Amino acid sequence: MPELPEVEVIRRELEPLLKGKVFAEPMLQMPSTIEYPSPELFAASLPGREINNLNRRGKYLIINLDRGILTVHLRMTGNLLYVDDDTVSEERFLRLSLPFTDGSALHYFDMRRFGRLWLTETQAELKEVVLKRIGPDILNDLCRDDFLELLGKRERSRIKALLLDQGFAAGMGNIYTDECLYRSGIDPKRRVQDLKKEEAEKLYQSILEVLAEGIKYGGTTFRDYRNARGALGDFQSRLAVYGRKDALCRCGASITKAKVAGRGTYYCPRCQK
DNA sequence: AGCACCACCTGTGGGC
DNA sequence: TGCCCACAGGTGGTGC
Repeated sequence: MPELPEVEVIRRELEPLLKGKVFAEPMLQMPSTIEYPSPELFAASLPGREINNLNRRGKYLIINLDRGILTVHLRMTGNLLYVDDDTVSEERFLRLSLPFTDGSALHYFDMRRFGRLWLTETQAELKEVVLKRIGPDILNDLCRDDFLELLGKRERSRIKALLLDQGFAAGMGNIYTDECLYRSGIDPKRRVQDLKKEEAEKLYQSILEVLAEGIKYGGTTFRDYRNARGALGDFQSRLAVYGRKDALCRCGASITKAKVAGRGTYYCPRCQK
């Protein structure tokens, strides 16, 4: 579900709400949601830790504590909801309750149960255990020349597969990748080695623009995404291609759906070459 | 290196 | 109406 913009929206909302909060006793409705360390150790060691600030790397939400780091990945259908008073109105799909000492709480919901949390003690452990194969954040840690240089090392990849590869750069998912390729006029099946320099530059610009717009409009709610207060995103109404099979592109051609990099892929066969 | 395929889960929507 | 199958915003493992 959530790609970089959705996680960033959640981060921006949660940071002022969570700063200074101290964790109380967690409730692990579904212990396997805790990836690291063991659910028992997680539950025993979280209480008493205080939240300093929130970061993000790609689709990972990184909650820095006074001691250690709590990391969350929402995968397909995870939702992180903040409530002022720890009452659960909806029990369905509730996987974790993380109450704070002041009576507020963070609730983790996840229909498909793919999402995971990690509690690590140091930055080195975070990198080793959680972010081992994660590349630089495509929005914050990659300038245009870095992007072009990294592209040069992956010449034989299909451009769509590469953008989805979190080890190349972190943050792009299926929706925003299709939107970026549309805006830069690039067929998702193209190989990196066949891109002209101007096309690669246009792609980089499109990525920054689309991600910024996604954040500005509160993310994309295609189905399940909710922000940290339970509200829907608004970017779905501005999508040019994703989910719009058979709709007309502004050039007059029909948006086409195909399988590229193993994923449903939407593009305009006339505008994207 | 790159890719196809499967697995992990639950729900939904389209086709028949 | 109802059943079945494909597919869904993500990622990790395997094997070619």
